[in-house]
Amino acid sequence: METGAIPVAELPGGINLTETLESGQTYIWTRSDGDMYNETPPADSWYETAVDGEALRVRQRDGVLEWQGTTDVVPLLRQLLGLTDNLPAILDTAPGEPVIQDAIEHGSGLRIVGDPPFSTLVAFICSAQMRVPRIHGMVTRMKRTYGTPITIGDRTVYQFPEPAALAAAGEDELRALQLGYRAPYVAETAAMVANGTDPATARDLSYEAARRQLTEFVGVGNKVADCVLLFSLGFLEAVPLDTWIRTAIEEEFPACDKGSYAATSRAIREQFGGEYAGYVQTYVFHYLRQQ
DNA sequence: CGCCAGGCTAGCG
DNA sequence: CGCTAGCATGGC
Repeated sequence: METGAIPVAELPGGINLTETLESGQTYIWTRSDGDMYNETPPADSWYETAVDGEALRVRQRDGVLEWQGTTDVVPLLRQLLGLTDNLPAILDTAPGEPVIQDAIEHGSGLRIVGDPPFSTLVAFICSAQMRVPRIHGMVTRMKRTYGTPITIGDRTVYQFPEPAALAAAGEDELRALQLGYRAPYVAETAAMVANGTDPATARDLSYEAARRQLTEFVGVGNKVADCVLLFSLGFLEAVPLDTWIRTAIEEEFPACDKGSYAATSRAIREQFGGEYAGYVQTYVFHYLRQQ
C-alpha cells in the first residue's frame, strides 16, 4: 500500500471533500463509518472506492488530503476530485444574482467530480424519481453483488461492475436489488456498452451533439445525459435540468423557461455564465437541496 | 393515507 | 411534433 498527502493550500480555491462527495454528483464512494449523507463524518473516517483495478481511500484533515492506495493514486485522485480545476477563476465567471452568490458562499470548496463514464451512466439512469441516498444504495448493492473486490490494508473495496456483468445479471436480478422500473434500462444500456457502444466517445463531440448521442442509451433522456456530461465527460457547461433547478428557474429566472429542454438549457447556461454554467448549477442545486 | 424524489418511455392526438 | 399515463419504492 502507498500513502501520501496533498496540501489543500496547493489547490486553487481549496476543497471541501465532504461537500464534493456527498452532494449527489458521485455514487462510487462509501464512507468507512458507513454513514454517508447522515451528519458530518468523524475526523478519522475515510472515503473509499476502487477504479481501474486500484483501491483508494482519502480523507481531509489538518490542511491536507490524506490518501492510501494500492499504488500511487494521486493522478487518479486529481481526475476523480477535479483537483486541477481553478475554483476562483471558474466561480468568477458566475453572475452576481443573490441566489447564485449565496450558493457559492454556502458551498465553499465544492468541486465537480470526474467519475468513470459507465458507472456514471448507470448511476444517473437509476436517479430517475429517486432521492440521493437511495441512488447511492442501488449503486452500492450493484458493486457488492457484481463488482470485483479489491483489498487495501484490512479493507475490501468493490469496483463498479463491468458492463458485461450487469448485462448478464439481467432485469430480474437488478429488480431484486431494488432498482424498480429502472432495472430494464440498466440491463439494456449495460448490454449496449458491453457490445461496443462506448459512452466516452461523446467526449469528441460538441456539447449539444454529445448530449444527443448519450440519449441513444436506454433510460437516458436529456437530464441524465447532462449529468453524465458534467460529472464524467468534462463538459463543465452542462446544466442538468432537474426538479430543483426547474423550481429555481420558475422562481428566480422565469425568463429562462423556454418550454423545451433544449431552449431552456441554452437560456439557463447563458444565465449561469456560459463556459462553467454546470459548476454554477451544482452549487445552486446543493444550496437549494439543503434548505 | 397522499405526496414526492437529480425522469424516461411508449403511445396518443 | 408536443403531451401524458405509467412506472417502483421508501420516507415523511
